[in-house]
Amino acid sequence: MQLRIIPKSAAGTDALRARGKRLTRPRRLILDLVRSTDAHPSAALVYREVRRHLPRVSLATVYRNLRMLAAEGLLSERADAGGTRFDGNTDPHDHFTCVACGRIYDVPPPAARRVSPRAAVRPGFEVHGQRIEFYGRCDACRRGSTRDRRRNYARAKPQGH
Amino acid sequence: MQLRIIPKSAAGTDALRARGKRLTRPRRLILDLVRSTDAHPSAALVYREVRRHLPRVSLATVYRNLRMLAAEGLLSERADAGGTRFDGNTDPHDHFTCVACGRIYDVPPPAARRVSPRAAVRPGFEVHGQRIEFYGRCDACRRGSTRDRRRNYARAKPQGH
DNA sequence: CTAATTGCAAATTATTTGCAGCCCC
DNA sequence: GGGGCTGCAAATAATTTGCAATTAG
Repeated sequence: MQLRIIPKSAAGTDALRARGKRLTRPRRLILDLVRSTDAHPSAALVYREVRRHLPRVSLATVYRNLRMLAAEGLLSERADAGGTRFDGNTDPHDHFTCVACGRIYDVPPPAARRVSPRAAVRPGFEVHGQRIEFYGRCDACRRGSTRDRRRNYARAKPQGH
Repeated sequence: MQLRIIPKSAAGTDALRARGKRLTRPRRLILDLVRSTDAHPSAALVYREVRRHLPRVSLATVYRNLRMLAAEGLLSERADAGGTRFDGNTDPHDHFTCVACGRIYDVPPPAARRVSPRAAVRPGFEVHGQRIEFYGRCDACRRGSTRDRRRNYARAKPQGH
């Protein structure tokens, strides 16, 4: 697995061009923003950030680009209570969702996993990949040292047991 | 109207009463329906089924009850592209999502997992539970022997890599 | 009885789409 | 220069809420 110190928008840019996609200002900015954070932002949050640099960009453009960039494999999407969140880290990795504040943290996958993807989930099933979802309380919430920041990312209910 | 005799509804019923919750007809039916299937139905699907027995029930009631039953731990919720789905199986288990048809299958957890919940996800983090999400093609789709049934449950995009 | 629950309709929130004009390659 | 992109506004889709009437215990 490679480290995530990617010169922001460089990588992927070519992949887009090859596909006949243009590299517009809003598009580049959206890609850079999502890639530069580990906060798994919602479309609305990306929108707010984008507008700090390009105030005329519309929410529709943000949605269109996020959707397209995910389809091209430059980002990934995560369905979450309260809306879709986007992840600039496309390497296989797991997540930890804090049931108190709703934040989602990345968790590097154990070295072992790649070697043993539980092969026969069910007979005849073809497993392309897997991901572990952990849930619990993050360090900050455990100490009660932080306020609920769910507002930033929409309420993130726990995803079940 | 006809009351099916459903053994499963017994459990949990008391838990509700203890909490001062009433056991209304719509409520009992909703609980039974979700518990009697492994299709991880959406609120809309539950609604359609409920109305086959109680035609006057409103969608709002279905939502209110699903939400409440999940909060009481009698069901669990799963955020999914296109909307929340509900799962009557509250035992720890994993899921397999077919990227072709969107169906979600239950996968029993390996015996080993309970013993080694990857403890230190991050320092200071308190892990309450975990769940593996597999994705790939199910047997039916692999053989091309079935049609896309996503209509039944809303489009279920893969959840990222 | 009487508080919890419901049906209905209207309100919110998340996301998508149609279209005329703009701007990358 | 021309087709992909964009902004805007209006359209959908998913979910929630206010409230008077209903009903379980």
